Amino acid sequence: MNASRTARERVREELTREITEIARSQLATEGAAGLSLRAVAREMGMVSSAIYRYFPSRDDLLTALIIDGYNAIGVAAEQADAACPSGDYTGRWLAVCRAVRNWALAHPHEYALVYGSPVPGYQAPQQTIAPATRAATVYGKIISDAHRAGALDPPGICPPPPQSFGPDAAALRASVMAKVSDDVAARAVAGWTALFGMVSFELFGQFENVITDRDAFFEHSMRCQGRLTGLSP
Amino acid sequence: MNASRTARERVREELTREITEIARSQLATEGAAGLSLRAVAREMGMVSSAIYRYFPSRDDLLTALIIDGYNAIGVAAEQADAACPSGDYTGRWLAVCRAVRNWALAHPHEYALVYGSPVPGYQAPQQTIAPATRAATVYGKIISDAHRAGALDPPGICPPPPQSFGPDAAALRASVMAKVSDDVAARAVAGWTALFGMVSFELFGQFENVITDRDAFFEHSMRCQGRLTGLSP
DNA sequence: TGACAGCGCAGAGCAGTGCTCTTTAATGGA
DNA sequence: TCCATTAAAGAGCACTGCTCTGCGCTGTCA
Repeated sequence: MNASRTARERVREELTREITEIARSQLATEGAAGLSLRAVAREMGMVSSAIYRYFPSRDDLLTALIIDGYNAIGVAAEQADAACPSGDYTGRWLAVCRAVRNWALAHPHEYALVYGSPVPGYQAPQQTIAPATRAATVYGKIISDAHRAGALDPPGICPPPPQSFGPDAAALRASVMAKVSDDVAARAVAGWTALFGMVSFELFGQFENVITDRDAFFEHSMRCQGRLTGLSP
Repeated sequence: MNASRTARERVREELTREITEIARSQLATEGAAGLSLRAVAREMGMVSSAIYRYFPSRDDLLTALIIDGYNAIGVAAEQADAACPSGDYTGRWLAVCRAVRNWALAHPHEYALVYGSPVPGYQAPQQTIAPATRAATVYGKIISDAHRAGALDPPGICPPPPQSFGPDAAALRASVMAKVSDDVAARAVAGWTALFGMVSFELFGQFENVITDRDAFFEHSMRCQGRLTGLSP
């Protein structure tokens, strides 16, 4: 009875996987709002109502795609980090930044779904929060590794972080950036947001007629941000 | 004959304005993808096809809203800047940053439409590029004012900007940031993107469970960025 | 082996969308 | 006053997400 149950479960998983794959390819070509349950069903040779056996609503399908997106960015970051010598903190950090950008350029619609404006009417469920931290975890670990090795030297140009950031910094230390000071934690978060600000601006057309060589500009800006966070040049 | 023509034109303008207003209020409550031409028509007591006399398509309505959004942010930035003593460059700069954030918090859906992921299938026309620079112009003028007054002292922690940024910097000098060095221009653009990265992260839920006192954190981060650009603390 | 419950799928249908086309009404100039 | 231009209405097309009902297959237990 367990065997049969898993047989059913297996076919179910297979179909679920196929649905998300077709949905992802549609997302890649049409964008999030162009994703149509009926079109997915058509492409699978099913009738639209059958999809609802697997995803109770369109939003649930989107949620699955968002989770996939977070994981894909996380994997990209992890691989980029792993490919660097572990003592080269600046190199690892830059590699992660580049990995995020390259993934975004390769999957613009998925990036938009994950880091762009939330799809209207759609509320990101708690489910997405865990995978969201995956890439940030890589980022944080590099900072914390650099700190532990004494390789972190944040230039004294920032005012001290606000008192109210204390508990947040403690939470960050407990999860992704061990033993780092409040000041460094604040700079790191700011650097993380600056990374995504840069990627979003490039992807969403804000650099049109402003920046031509975006590879080089990104590289330069990230080096600045890294330096601000305390990484060596 | 001119008078009558303008009478017709006037009623036309009035209705066009009313359509965009209702559309904007719908945008504010439903979000971009929830904006429905038919709903706008209903609210005006018209039939849906009549709207097409004023806006050839839904995308054209969105374009009008985007232009309005850019202008609104521009106005907010201009007013914030004007309210500061002109010699207080850091104060002016911070005021503009705050103005952008406050406008975004007050008009999240409009912000998402303008600076979030482009609506699927929608291509921002050239029309939107001019209003887009309005807020950036304020920002650039502060930097250039500070530079002219000798109040800009960028800390030497950044590598020099890439050669390929030269022409872009020249274009920026010609338009929004007179006489500023390539290095400062690059830092300023990066600061501008960091500002929007921060606002987007906050607005799109990326700070959930990470940053609690977002006012204070924003303030601190922007002070860091300003310092990095060369403004005095 | 046969009855039964659960599951997956098909199909029809509802309410909504953007957009087009044709027809009707109003407006304002000659 | 006539008549062309413009606005509005209404019907209709193709599409969407989603629901509900009914049918057939599958695996289970007596």
